[in-house]
Formats: sequence, structure tokens, C-alpha cells
Amino acid sequence: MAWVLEDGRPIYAQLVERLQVQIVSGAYPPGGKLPSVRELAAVAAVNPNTMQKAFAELEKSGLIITQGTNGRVVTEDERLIRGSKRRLARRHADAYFAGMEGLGYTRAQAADFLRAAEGKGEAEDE
Amino acid sequence: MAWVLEDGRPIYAQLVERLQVQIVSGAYPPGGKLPSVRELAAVAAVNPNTMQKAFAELEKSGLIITQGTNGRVVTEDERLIRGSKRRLARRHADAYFAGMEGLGYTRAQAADFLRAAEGKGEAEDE
DNA sequence: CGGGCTGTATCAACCTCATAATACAATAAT
DNA sequence: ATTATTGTATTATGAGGTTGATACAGCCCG
Repeated sequence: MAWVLEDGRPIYAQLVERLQVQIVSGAYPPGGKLPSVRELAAVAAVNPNTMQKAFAELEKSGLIITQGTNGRVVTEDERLIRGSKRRLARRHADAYFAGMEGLGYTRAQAADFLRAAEGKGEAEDE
Repeated sequence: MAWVLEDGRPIYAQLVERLQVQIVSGAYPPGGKLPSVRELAAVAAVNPNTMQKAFAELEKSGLIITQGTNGRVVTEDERLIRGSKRRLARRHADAYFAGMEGLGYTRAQAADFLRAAEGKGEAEDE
């Protein structure tokens, strides 16, 4: 099933984020083998070049490792993985606070607002 | 001073968001006159065409109104403004929950994490 | 009336991103 | 050894976004 990608934002960047999430959330376990560029490109319904670009980008962070012609694997450094996960969570929290502060909320108000929204599901528009 | 814009995302879209925030946060009061396309483009260090595109986009939401050749003003419909503000806040909350759930956190855990991050300032990397 | 402002429209040039179609070297499997 | 699969690279093409330079119509002010 093709991955859901928003437009108005580079696809390869979205692929990077998505793969990163799949790794830190354990969908691709530490030391596990990753699908090939072509295979994953087919799954995501994306051009192999684009997936290749995403992989190359993701490799700089050290989360995945290229093994010559044997494919790619997830790093076994669980410390690095946990760190990435924490960093992503922090980034989400910071983004939330920044967005709410831009709207005029204090951090405390933003936290309260989140509690209030915790129950309700996704946005019922209008 | 030129506005801070991230790349990897259309400038006009960022301008739309930023203007929207300035309106709902009261930086541009209801019924108040907006700077001209050219003027604001100069301030933001952006091409007038791009700012024009942002204005045109923003106008569909009803937040701003074009007065022939007399420039643009913010709507006086404060109800609409408050509604937009609430919707933006909800969107931030939903985005936060969605991001955290993608990482494997429950909504409750996500809320707790936010509380914990409330004190610490922006990300101290590493 | 004339000059300066407004929003709006158009055109060409450039860049990035994405796709498609290949191609190649290296390795694993048969 | 041959085949298939791996990552990687190249080229061309097209779409979308951004800029720059212009241009025009309408309106307000001096």
C-alpha cells in the first residue's frame, strides 16, 4: 500500500522522517535488515532515486548502515536509537510550545490546552 | 528585518501561516489596515509576487478583505478570528499527539512528556 | 489634472524536486 | 560460472516555486 505523503513538501524529506520513526519505534529492529532501495520504493510508490536519496540522507545520522552490495541494516547501537527517539519527542514538544506561544498562549496554558484536547479524538472540522 | 523562513517548504505557504498567526494573535487588529503587498514583501525580503500569492491564499479563509485599490484590512468578524485561533491551536495539539503516537507513546504518556518538557527551555542538543 | 499609491496580471529565467530509463560494479545464491 | 540482487550513478524531462522586470486599471491626495 502506497505511503501517505503530503504535497507541498519534498517527498524525500518525508521518507527520511518516516523511516526514522519506523526505526526508533522498533518497526525495524536494531541490527535488522532493511528492504532494498527498489523494493521499498515500490512499496511506497515512489521513484527508486527518491528512496535512494532518503536512505543516503538517513545514513548521515548513523541510524542505518550500508553493507556494500549486501543491502542496509539498522544500527545495533540501541543507545543511538533511544537518543534519536528522545530527540524526536523533544522536537515535537518544542514545536508544540513554539506554535502555541506564537498564538499567544503561555507554556502552562499550552499544557492545559493539551490536557483538554487529550480526550477528544482528531479534529471534528466545523 | 527579513522574516525567518525555513527552506524545503514553499515560501508562500509559510507566509500564509505567519500572517494568519499575526492576525489571530492580534498583531494585526480586527478591521485594521494591512501593509501593501509591495511593502510587506520588502519587509519580509520576499518577491512581491510571492507575497501576493500568500495574500490571495489567505483571502479565501475570509480573514482578510481586499478593498479595491485601497489596500487590505483584517476582517472585523472577531468570531471568525477566534475560531481560526482555536482551530490552529487544535491543529497543533493534534499534530503533537499524532507525532508522539507515531513514536509509540500513548496520548497520556505524550501529555506527561509535555509537562516534563514544560520547564526546560528549547532543545539543548546532545 | 497629475503623481503616487493600490491590487493584479504576465513573461522569461532559474532552481529544486521527482520521475523515467538506463547503466555499471560488486556480491550472494544457485 | 552464471544469474539475480545489491547500491550507485547518469541523463533527460517535466512540474512547481521563486524571482525579476514590466505593465495596466482604479483610486486618493495635493
